Amino acid sequence: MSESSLSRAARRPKAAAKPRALAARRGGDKRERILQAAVRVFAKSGFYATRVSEVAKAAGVADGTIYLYFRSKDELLVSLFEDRVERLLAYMEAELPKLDTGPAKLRRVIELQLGLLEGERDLAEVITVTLRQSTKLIKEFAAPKFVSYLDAIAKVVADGQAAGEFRSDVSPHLVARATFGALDGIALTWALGRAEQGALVRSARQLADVMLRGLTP
Amino acid sequence: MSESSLSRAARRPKAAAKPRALAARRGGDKRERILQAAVRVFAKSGFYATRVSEVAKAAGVADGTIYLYFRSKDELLVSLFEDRVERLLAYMEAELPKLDTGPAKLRRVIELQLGLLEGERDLAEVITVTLRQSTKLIKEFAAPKFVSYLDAIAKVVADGQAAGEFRSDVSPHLVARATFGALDGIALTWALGRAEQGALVRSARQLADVMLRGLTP
Amino acid sequence: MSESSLSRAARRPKAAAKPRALAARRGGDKRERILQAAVRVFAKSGFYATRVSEVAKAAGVADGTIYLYFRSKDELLVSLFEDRVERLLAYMEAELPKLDTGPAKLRRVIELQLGLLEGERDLAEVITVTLRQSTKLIKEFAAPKFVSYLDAIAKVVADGQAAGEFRSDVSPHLVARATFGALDGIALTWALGRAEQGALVRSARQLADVMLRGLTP
Amino acid sequence: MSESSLSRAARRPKAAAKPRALAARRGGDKRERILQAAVRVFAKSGFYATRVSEVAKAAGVADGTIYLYFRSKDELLVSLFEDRVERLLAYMEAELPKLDTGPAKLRRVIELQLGLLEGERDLAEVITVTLRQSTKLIKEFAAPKFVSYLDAIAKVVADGQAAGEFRSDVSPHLVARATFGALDGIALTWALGRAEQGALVRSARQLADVMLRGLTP
DNA sequence: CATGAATGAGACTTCATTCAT
DNA sequence: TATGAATGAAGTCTCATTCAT
Repeated sequence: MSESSLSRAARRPKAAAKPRALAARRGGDKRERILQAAVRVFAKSGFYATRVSEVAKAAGVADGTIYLYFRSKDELLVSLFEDRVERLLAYMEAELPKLDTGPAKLRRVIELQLGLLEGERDLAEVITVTLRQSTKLIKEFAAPKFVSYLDAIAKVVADGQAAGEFRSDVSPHLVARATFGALDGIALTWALGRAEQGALVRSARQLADVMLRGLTP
Repeated sequence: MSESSLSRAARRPKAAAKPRALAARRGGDKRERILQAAVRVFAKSGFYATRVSEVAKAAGVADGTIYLYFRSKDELLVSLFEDRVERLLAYMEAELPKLDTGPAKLRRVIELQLGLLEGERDLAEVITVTLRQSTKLIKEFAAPKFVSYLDAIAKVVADGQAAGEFRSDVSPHLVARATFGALDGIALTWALGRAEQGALVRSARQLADVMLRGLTP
Repeated sequence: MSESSLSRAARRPKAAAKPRALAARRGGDKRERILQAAVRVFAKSGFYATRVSEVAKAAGVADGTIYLYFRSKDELLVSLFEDRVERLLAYMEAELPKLDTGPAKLRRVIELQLGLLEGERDLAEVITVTLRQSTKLIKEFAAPKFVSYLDAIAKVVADGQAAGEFRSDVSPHLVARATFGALDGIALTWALGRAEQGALVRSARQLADVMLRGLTP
Repeated sequence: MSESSLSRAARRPKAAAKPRALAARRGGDKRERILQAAVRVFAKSGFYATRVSEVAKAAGVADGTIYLYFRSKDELLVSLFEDRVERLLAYMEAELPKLDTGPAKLRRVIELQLGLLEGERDLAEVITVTLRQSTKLIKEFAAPKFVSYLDAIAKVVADGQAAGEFRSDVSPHLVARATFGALDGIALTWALGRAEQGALVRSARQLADVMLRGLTP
């Protein structure tokens, strides 16, 4: 997966996003810098414990500047989530068809969510980190996008079942939810403990081995 | 697992729980009432969006009374988590030895975690959603208890491997984390969406089917 | 002046002091125990930083018991102040007439105020430091008693002036205030620093020397 | 004493004083406005009875603005004390050497502390008002500065003794403490009662007369 | 467009006081 | 009388948001 393929994903300035023209003109605009800074600090301290001023500092802008691009702190979180999930979805739509078998696709999904794909660790992190930060946000805004993501995984399973590659006596959506959860659980404990180099890679392979054998017809 | 069997689990007054004597004397003590109220309101609005006064109101006590039993709002959340995880642990320690094989035990673990939640949708939401809202809390306080729970699952796997019931090329701890995560993910989407009657039971069976086949030697 | 002579001074239960009968019957009653405990903790932490529960604990009674003897925390401080100043006044009224000259009386006043404190560092601190923490208290309640004390000193000066023993071009009340303040200032630094043995006695003599020469006609 | 001489005394932004640059740019900065407001309200109601919001209101700023310049209400008191005592010390160091005799210097000290020097009444007030407001503050923070002030007075006495202007059989430090206390006592009763115009001036003269005669060799 | 000092609503928490036992 | 668990009013402080520069 190339950097460009993800970067290509549109980031439509919603809401108060006035400086669009300039932003588009330049390569890395300020809105993106703020989003990237937000991922970092949200991941470290959580959404609620993070001050807007901390995001601003991490992004190298003034506090007030945040509000030129996002209506509120809440909207910053929602934008972050939607923006990243969109990229993930765009990536999956573009890359998964290139793989032939269901097992290969599922393996790629696992690698993707664990952030093992070079240069896109943030994308993975933001899902685990962001999704559960605000009950209200999840329920009102984020859930639909999240469901789209789960649906994309479920489709991989369903297609595999149709092709006779996966056992058919389990619900694709259940497998999707369980797979997402398993990856999330791995990332969580990994984040809580010491970040051993290569641990995630081994975990990804082992999980894939178990899941794929568990899904054999 | 019956509801009552879990309810039997003791709830020792920790921390700032001074009015213990009186509380114990009466049937339903105030600490438990506060905890139960907290589950309800945290589940509804999330930890951060919930005001201490709302918990107090829901528990039918004065605001200040909360602080006779919990040092702070943070500690209330941690206590809630620990208290409930303790019940799970106590139950597992009592019930798992009664089962003969690793697969049977793992199946029971899965049923247990989801079964407990089946009757307590609010608790599911608190554990899956709310707890992660506080990065600091989970890292500093909740994690130890949580790790104990994961360890208990990992032991089931390790014992099964030693007995030749499970494949030995995967880490017991990884399997524990993935299993917990998968269950958590299922509970998350269940909690976020409409709670279909019996859905969790079916999910548990299917997940167990997949995991156990995935773990066959 | 012996400790006992001051202790003899009556301590009439005012306000909410219901348990008077019993109190009088016994030697050291609960009201006095509370007052003595209050002196200790007020001296240590100051009036505002001291919790009523701390006074109760130091006195070995329950929180609520305080309110059987004093209407409020404020009244406890006022009672403390009045009680002790009353002792000073009672002693002065009894002892000063025994002395013949103004200078002798003034010297005794000085010895008295500092001498009392010599054995009661805590009381010194309460009077000098704590009382002024409550502007409202001193203005509304303590002041009258305090003025009585100053008046007693002023009378010594005025009588001395009438007898030609003191210069007459200074206000007796000013001298009274200045003398009290000087003693207070000495006690303040004494209370704040290390309590050197006998330091107050030496200070009393030197201050008397300066004041008396300053007042010679 | 000229306004400028005192104003020259630096007022370094300590602690949380972030908005310094802008503040300095403008003439009367906000930190000083808050300090001056604090003196007024602390003098009127005492430190503990004063609400932060009252200080803010008196200073014409929002409540939160206080915390841009002072870490806490406590620090506001400490800053106030230190700032003013520093000015007093700076003034004494600059002005006292210009006077020839010990008696003249002591007279000036008395005038200074009583706030009789035109335009600098605040400096005097803050000592009497602030010093005894918080036991903890006095003991931990204010005392050292306070001792410096007493030392400065003691030096006037000691120098006078060395020059044969004052009797040598009294401790300079005792005289310093007594003088401070006498002035404090005068200011206290003056503040408690009606503030008669010119009363302080007469008191200052009379006290100086008594003290200086008392100190003649 | 950008800044960051200022704002002020509102949260958590404390603690004097009460009252059922 | 005595107790101490419960109360709830009120204060300090935080921090998202605004707006003059």
